[in-house]
Amino acid sequence: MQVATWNVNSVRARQERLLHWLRKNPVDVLCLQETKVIDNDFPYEEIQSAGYEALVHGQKTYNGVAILTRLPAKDLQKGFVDESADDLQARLIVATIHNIRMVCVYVPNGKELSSESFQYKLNWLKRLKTYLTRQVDASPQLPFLICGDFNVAPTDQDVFKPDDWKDSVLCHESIRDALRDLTNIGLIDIFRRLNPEVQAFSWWDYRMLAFPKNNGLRIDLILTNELLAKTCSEVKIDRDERKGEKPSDHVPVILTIES
DNA sequence: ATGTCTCAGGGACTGAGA
Repeated sequence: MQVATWNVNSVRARQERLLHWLRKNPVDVLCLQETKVIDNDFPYEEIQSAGYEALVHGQKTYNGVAILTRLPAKDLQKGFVDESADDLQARLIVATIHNIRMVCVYVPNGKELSSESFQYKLNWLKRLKTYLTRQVDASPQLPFLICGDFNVAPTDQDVFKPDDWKDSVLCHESIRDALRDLTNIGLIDIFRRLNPEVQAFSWWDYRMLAFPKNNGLRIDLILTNELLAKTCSEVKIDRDERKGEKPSDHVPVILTIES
């Protein structure tokens, strides 16, 4: 079984590339971020023609997440439903597929360290930790994964030029601490576990010729609980998807699970 | 060296967000 995650940077602007990618990579589940479309305008029919059901949680202009699946899904959840605080931004969708609880997230970018957006990002990760703790504690015997655009590069190994990025919202100690705090509940960065020595990136800025220079970061992650990690055999980052006409600035990350 | 891309509003370009 294969589960992938991809920040497509607009599902409508990327529709042809998305459908082409699915033909070439017929994964069982594809988690999408930054769909940038309200639910009524999601390209359901095109996705269905490709063999996938689309579970969507979108909003106008910004954010938006979706789970495309070939397999039946149950217990669908959109947003922090068990939280009392406002949750106006569409950044989280959850479903159980093939007996695996799957969470798809688009973590806030945070703009600048000194901005309110960065405080929102830190707070959002705290809320996510609370939410996940409940999910994981409620059913410790269930295979579990969370994937998506975390907007955090876990360590310097995940950054082409760590010194250039150390004070950025993607790499600052405070945000790495927040990510570690989250993973400490028992989640494993499965790419890193299976590829301890590899340097690979999932995002390159559109600006400043970042991709030709390979000035990238690994900020698109798949985290699993230990139960699921035991059955994971490979994680691949599809770097080639950044090439050619109209690429997303992020590329897909593909997890293979033995069953 | 903030150099690109996407969306929305409004009917060409600008601003926001990343």
